[in-house]
Amino acid sequence: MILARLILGLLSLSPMTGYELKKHFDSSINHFWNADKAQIYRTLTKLVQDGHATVTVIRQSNYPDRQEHHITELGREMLVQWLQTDVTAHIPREPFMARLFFAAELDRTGVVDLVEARRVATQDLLDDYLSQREDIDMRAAADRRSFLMAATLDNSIRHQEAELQWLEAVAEHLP
Amino acid sequence: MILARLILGLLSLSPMTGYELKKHFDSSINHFWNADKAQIYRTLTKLVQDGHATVTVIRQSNYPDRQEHHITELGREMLVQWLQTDVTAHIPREPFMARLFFAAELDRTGVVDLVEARRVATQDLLDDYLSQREDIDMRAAADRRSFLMAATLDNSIRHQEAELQWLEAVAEHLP
DNA sequence: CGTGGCTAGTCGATCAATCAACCGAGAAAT
DNA sequence: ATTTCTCGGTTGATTGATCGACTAGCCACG
Repeated sequence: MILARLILGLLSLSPMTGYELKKHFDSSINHFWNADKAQIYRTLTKLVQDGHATVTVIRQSNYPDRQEHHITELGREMLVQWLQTDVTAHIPREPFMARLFFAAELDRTGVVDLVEARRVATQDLLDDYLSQREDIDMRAAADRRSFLMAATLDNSIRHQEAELQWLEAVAEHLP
Repeated sequence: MILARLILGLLSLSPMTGYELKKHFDSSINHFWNADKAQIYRTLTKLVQDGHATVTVIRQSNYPDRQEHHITELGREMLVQWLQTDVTAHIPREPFMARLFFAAELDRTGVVDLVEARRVATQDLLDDYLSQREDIDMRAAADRRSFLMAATLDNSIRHQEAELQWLEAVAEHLP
């Protein structure tokens, strides 16, 4: 459901092939959503079936045909409608917390290792996000669209920072 | 997969029925994982099939029979093994970020409303976590198991706090 | 001359999650 | 007297996500 909306959102910016959508997911969307290739193509099929998008096949000389997907008026309406529906609380699932919750089955060193491994993984993610952030800055602040896109990245950054601080506190006070 | 592990973790603390497992999920686990009733029962069936748990039926006078599930030695081994496997980065999916990313399709007021609704939802969650936190405190810090369980709750609290701060920043700088 | 990467997509299988309905009994509340 | 709550569990259907394999031509590198 949400994948369909994200795809509609991207198509609202510009017509695209499934392949290009996948690239966007892997670059700009990756900090809050990821999508499987197969799932993108299947969702595109459904969007076309539902009249939210149309396909235009474009021949290319040196590359395979492009199945360019365009958002329709109906699709645009659905997109705006979704944006306006109620915000419902959503508890993300955190596999690491699942582990830590039961980590007392390990000895102290085991727990320390777990926390340290998480710290490294978190720092890597944060570094990645920070370098993405550098590529946008400044010119972004002006128009609302760019501001919001940057803001979602800032959200991920703040969460990773909070995670790091929490990890330090855990490492420090672990009995 | 992770659900199976969480269930094993709970069973390692004490034998339980599916019904009781569901209650634990709804109370202590709810801040980082939630589980559907049907899924819990199906996973229990699989745990028994795989030899990670056993069932004992206990007759009761005024209540239905209890299908008490006990963790086996193999189950305990699987649990510890899982705790020791590599920590892999995991990007949680955030439906709200999905919306905000494309919220420029709305007018400014629309975006402000969206952010405000999120703020209310976040504050509610935070209040819930904080009241859960009050019920544990103090005596917890001592042994490692209680410490870790409290720590996962602290993690959720820190993330909600970070979310609130970010929301304030967004509301303040939104062009 | 071969290998690997980029473009662009398709198909099948499997699993996990979610929703909704249904069963039945006792106990407490109105 | 009747509804609602708690206990305890089951089934079916559907959707979404995930993984892997397969097709196929072009380009650049060594």
